[in-house]
Amino acid sequence: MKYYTTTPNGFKIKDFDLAHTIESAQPLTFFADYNFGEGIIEYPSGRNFIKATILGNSKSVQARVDATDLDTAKKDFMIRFGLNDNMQDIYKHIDTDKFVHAAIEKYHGMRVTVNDPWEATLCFIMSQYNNIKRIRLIVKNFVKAFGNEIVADDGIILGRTFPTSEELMKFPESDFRAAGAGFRAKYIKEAAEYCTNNLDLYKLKNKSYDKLKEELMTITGVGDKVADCIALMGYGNMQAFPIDVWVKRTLEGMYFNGKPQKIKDLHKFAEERWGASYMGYAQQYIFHSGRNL
DNA sequence: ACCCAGGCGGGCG
DNA sequence: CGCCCGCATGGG
Repeated sequence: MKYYTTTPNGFKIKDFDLAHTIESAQPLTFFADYNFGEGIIEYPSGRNFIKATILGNSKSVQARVDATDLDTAKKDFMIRFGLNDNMQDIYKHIDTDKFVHAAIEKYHGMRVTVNDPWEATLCFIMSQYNNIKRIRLIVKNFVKAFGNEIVADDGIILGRTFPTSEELMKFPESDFRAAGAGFRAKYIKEAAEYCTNNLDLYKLKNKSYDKLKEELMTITGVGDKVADCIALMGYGNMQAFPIDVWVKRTLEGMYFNGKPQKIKDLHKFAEERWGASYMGYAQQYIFHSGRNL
């Protein structure tokens, strides 16, 4: 397998902060053995294994990405980390009040990542009624138990792939429990079979938000919230606004005097306030900021 | 010990 | 439809 180093000496991108992006828990697959400052982060990315070396203040990175050519490798990396997004334009639209403004300042450069659709599906099924630390642990167990080793042409073992649905469906549900999935093991087993035989996630890329979500919700274990997560972080659909316990709590606290709101009403509120083209980004800043209040 | 976590499916009214 | 419940598991 050929691996390309996108830029040997790293590259700087305006309004990009890798540390904030990783820590905001979007790529749930990253391996936590890293050290920001001058560390290496590495994690499976679909059939790829990305190694990103953080240079200096984490605003400059280099990566090795599997691809047929260097150009594609660079493009993949750019897409994966949302590096084509125009942050000044996005900030202008979502900077509606003091709370969001402070979040933008504090987490300046945090991007919405666009992960492999199946990877996002599995990770966010795993996320339900769970906490981030443990989700990452379980996902790591999955990669270790069900992924395959990736060896570069130069013989260096780069890491392991994220198991495809086809690979995963061959294992018994009990193996998923053993890896820590708990009651979600049944969902994973069914989802793997379904996404291999009935629903091609890779053919949903050009669907509208409504259609995409409708299709995703036919997967066992994927409800309203998880479908929004997959739409946003597996397809880059900015119209998705996942409302988990943190986002709900934060929105209610910041905009409704702490009064409980219905999910549906919060969705409407978000679309009116931040707009269909930007609300996904607003959600990510609210989520990350709200968790760290 | 008790409570919570990037919720969902199923059963009931 | 909406509401309510159980659910595996580990960390605070």
